[in-house]
Amino acid sequence: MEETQHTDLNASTEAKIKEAARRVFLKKGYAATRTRDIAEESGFNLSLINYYFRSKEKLFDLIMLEQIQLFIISVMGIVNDPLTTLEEKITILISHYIDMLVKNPDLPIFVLSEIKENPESLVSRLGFDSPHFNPFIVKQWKEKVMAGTAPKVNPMHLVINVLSLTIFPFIASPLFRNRTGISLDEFNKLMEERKKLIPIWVKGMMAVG
Amino acid sequence: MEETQHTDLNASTEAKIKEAARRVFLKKGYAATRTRDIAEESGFNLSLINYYFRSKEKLFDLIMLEQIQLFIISVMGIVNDPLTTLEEKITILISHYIDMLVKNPDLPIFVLSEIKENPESLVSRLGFDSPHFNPFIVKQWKEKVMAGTAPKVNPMHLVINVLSLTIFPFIASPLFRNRTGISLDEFNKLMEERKKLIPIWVKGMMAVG
DNA sequence: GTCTATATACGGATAGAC
DNA sequence: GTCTATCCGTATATAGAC
Repeated sequence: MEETQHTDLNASTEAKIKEAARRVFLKKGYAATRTRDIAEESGFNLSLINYYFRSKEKLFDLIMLEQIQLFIISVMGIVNDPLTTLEEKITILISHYIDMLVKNPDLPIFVLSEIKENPESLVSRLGFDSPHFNPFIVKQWKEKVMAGTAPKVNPMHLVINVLSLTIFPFIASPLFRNRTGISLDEFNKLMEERKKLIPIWVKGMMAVG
Repeated sequence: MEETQHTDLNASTEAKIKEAARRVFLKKGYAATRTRDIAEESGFNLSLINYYFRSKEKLFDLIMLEQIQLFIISVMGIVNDPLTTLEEKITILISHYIDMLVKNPDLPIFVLSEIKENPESLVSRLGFDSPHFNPFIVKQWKEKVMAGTAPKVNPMHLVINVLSLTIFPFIASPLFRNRTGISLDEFNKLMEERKKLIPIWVKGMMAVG
């Protein structure tokens, strides 16, 4: 280790700037953030951004990449666990997502907006394009199909439904809270309830179709 | 009528620029679009944008407002129809949304991104903050509650679920299609299936909780 | 490493010819 | 109404002092 590298309060300047940039980019998106905003948020001078990261774009790419990788890695452990059943995995995944989203409510719209603008550039570097991406959960699903106990609807619908029911509320949260007048705390309480409800609902969906 | 005003191919320059702006804004968002992009997309000169609309911001506000109003008006007819039951309304709403989203897949992420950045400015002008906003569907719901036939889960969950299952697939479409490799046609066919499936699923959810 | 000052480019907007 | 040329503020990036 060439420098003192912490991630806590007395982190390096580089780390502090990166963290400040993460907050601003996630809040405003790439185009709407000015390097000045990042400088201000970090408490350091404008020029240090270029000193450490060369350019706004490189800094952004770095953050986006880290953000997505973090996300993927955390999910990998769950979908690859040979000790849990398929149903358990789904329940755990939902709970895990909701915890993460309560902490990072801006993440989904950030990632999905930026991917829409940049259709190819980043998704390709995600790492689960590789032929090795064949997690245990896929095996378990195939077994269900072989045993004839899989649902009759196109399984894509079920994947879409789990993600929709889990992620969308956070994307619509600003509009939703504005309309209903409920507080952030009340909203988060609703999301907490959904940890139990979504798995039940999804189980019900499997019987349909 | 002071000028010839069409909305078809030989529309006025003003209308053409507005339509070009709509396309570009919806695709890239406010911050990432340059007035030069709009000029190019419209086939007209840069200065005409300011000639007709004074500024980029005014043009954007106009489009955003029209977009949202269009959306609300189209929904009002459905939720205020005294001739349909509550269940029918939900089914019709879902079908209506999906049709609209197939035609304007960029709309949800556009509206939700811009609202997130601009928490108050526009939502307040929406028009359904008024005390007159008490559509027939609310009455029907209240009757259900009085009769004791309403579901036991917090009804907010059901509203969230309908919107999630309907809208989210379109938001995630770029990522989803990229990952699965399915074409836009196949995707739209999936969404067509959901017109029938979502009402069934939602009905099932009401029994839970 | 961190700051101040500055170069350079870009984007929104306007003046003025036609 | 539509174009060309241009102005001017702002944002990124760098040079150079400390």
